[in-house]
Amino acid sequence: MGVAHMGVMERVAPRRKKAVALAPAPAIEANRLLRGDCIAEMAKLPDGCIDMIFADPPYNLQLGGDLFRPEGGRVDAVDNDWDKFDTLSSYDRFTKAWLAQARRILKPNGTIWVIGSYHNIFRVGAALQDEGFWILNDIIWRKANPMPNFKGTRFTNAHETLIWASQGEDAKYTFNYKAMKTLNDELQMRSDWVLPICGGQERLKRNGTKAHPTQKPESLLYRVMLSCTKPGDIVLDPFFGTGTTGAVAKRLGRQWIGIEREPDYIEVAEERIAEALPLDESALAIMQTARQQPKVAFGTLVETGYLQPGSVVMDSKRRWSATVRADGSLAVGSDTGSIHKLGATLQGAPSCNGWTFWHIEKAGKLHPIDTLRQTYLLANEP
Amino acid sequence: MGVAHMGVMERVAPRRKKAVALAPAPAIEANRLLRGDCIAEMAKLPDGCIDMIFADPPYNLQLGGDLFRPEGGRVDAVDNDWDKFDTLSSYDRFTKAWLAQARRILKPNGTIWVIGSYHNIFRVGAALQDEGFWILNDIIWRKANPMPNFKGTRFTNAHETLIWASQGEDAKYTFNYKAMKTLNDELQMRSDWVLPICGGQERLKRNGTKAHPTQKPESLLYRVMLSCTKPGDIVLDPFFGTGTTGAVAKRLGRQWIGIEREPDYIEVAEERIAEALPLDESALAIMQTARQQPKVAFGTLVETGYLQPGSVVMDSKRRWSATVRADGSLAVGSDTGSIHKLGATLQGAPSCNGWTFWHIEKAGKLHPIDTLRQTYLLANEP
DNA sequence: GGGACCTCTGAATCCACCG
DNA sequence: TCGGTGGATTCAGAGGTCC
Repeated sequence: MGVAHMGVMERVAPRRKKAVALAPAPAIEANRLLRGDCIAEMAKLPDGCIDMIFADPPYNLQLGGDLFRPEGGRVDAVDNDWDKFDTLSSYDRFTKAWLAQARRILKPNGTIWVIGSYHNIFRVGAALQDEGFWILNDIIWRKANPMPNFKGTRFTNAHETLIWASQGEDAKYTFNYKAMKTLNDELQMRSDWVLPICGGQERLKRNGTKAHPTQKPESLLYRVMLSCTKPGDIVLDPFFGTGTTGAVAKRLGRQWIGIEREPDYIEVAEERIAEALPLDESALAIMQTARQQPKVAFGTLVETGYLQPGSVVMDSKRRWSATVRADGSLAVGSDTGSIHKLGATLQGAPSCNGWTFWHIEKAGKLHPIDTLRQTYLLANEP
Repeated sequence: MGVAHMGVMERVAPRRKKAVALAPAPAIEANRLLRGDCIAEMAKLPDGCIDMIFADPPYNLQLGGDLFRPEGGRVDAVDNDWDKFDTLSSYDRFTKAWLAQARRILKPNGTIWVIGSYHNIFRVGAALQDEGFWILNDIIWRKANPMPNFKGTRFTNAHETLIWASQGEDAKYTFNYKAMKTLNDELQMRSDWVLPICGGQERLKRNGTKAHPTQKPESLLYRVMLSCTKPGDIVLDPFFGTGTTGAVAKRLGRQWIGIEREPDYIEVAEERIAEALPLDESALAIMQTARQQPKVAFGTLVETGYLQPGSVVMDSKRRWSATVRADGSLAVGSDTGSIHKLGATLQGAPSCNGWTFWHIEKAGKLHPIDTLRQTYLLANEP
């Protein structure tokens, strides 16, 4: 918020975009899967031959022992060897090494995407900047259906972060602005994307169990690829896994190169991509328009000052009055709870819609608290 | 997604939480504003005296030249001198220096929050980990009404990132789980928070223009503080600016210390905090988790006659019936044990909550024995 | 066939206290 | 410090079964 820190650095001079001098890109063979270590395989590719890189590196989750759900089931966690690093600095060395190769083979006007969680994304982002990449956006994948926090110890980890970066500040990267706006009901596409996790029919199985522990949804790759590539562009994925990037590239008319080391994943990926068909337009529309209706929690009205903690609310017949508390709970005597729960308790009912049950008094008249929610939505809708 | 990378490290052994040995926290004078450089001022504070730190460090925005709106009006962007750093590494040195002080003055079980954008948050996050902080969550503040991207060259930058971290993996930090759940309409609070930006009446002005370029909304600080502090805790903000942290702390009955160097901001902050009204104690109460409530042993219910020795309890599907014994243990055939142990044994589960597993029959209906405990608690409240 | 109900699962750094 | 034990803890979506 403030300026209470040490020495001010000298002012940076205003910059102008310069065109990057473009050598003709070398022709390479695309639409194929390279078997092996991603750093070694990238090293075999010529300079500046790739239009876009999508990378989903190991997250280095550092999980402890088993975790059990409240009903007793065990969480099937990521415990693969490929996600284990002994120290942060060994993870950093790995990151720096693959990013250096990625930068070399990416065209001057190409862009790179990397996805991660709080375990690794800060290290990856810093390494990207250190390598000279220029961050264009960080994108939040807000999961519609994340796994809950079973023990009630933290906030539900409900998102992952993607970083989108160009080779440098002056690069003339591709951004299909209009396509993104169209996909978003004629509003600018924002930096937060709500998409479901990969499950159901889309989740690839082998012998009845998931083929890969961290398969990404095609809808995510679809939006990434549509935003920053043109038909025919070459997309490289150095951590190919079960080939989501390749499948989406094929369906969108992009070329692809995947690098993968694990034979099991390779087998699944090859079958999958062979079966992928170009999408028709109706299918495209379905993948994209997951417009969310705005939900407002009662607590938000308290946080944002639409209703002060300490205010009094009552039912329409003034049989009960309750005090609003700081966390959005209500209190009547020693009874406390959310607007819905307390309303139900007082009436002896199994459930209660607190929005219509509780009222505030204004100029002697009672108004359901739902009117406050409407006011909030009017002022804060995008 | 895949495994195409270098050497696999050896498996890390499961960890257990260890209690942190607590020296008594030194008493310090709170509810005051320290004028000066944040690193120098933090250096004057004793070790382990702060419960929570909220930091909004300068963003290193690297804005090149002026940014213009399509219709010609100049955008009032962040272009103050203090926001310019000549290189990434000088920003890193600055970050490391203030984080080291922050870590020293924070109590062993205290937590720190840092907010930033993609320009600086990756460097800050990596520095936090390097200093030994343990990241608990990254939180996305999804702005309900962000500034659009006027040029249509990128995704609308519609969020900022906060990192919440403890002093280490084993720290016993405060997390008001139930209060957060209540605030979010009885669903676990997620890592993505939708809150409006600071504007309208809340936005502080001086001479008709913004008093501070990056004033944060009080609703954001409200949720932060409610989630991880207790009334009376000391909250420090090393980049105090116009004092949002102080105003919310005062309102929520927390103590505060602000550090700020810029006289203009200090003046605005002091006025603002003087005017802030503290909530009264009843409004400050929040929903407590079961863990925080007084415990009742099952044996107590037997001793006090809420349940007779010899009564029969069963699970919800009547698969097992057990007899209550005089010492509060249960018996099924030759199997005996506590309500929890026996429930786990019978199901072959690693653990079991006997309070919700076992039921008593009343008028043909089954009720979990937890309802007996609730009855007992109501009758025997202090 | 449809609705009610049950089961399973997803990149997870997931307990606290006492002896 | 370690080990044992009491007992607290979950959301959305997909898919199956049963009536």
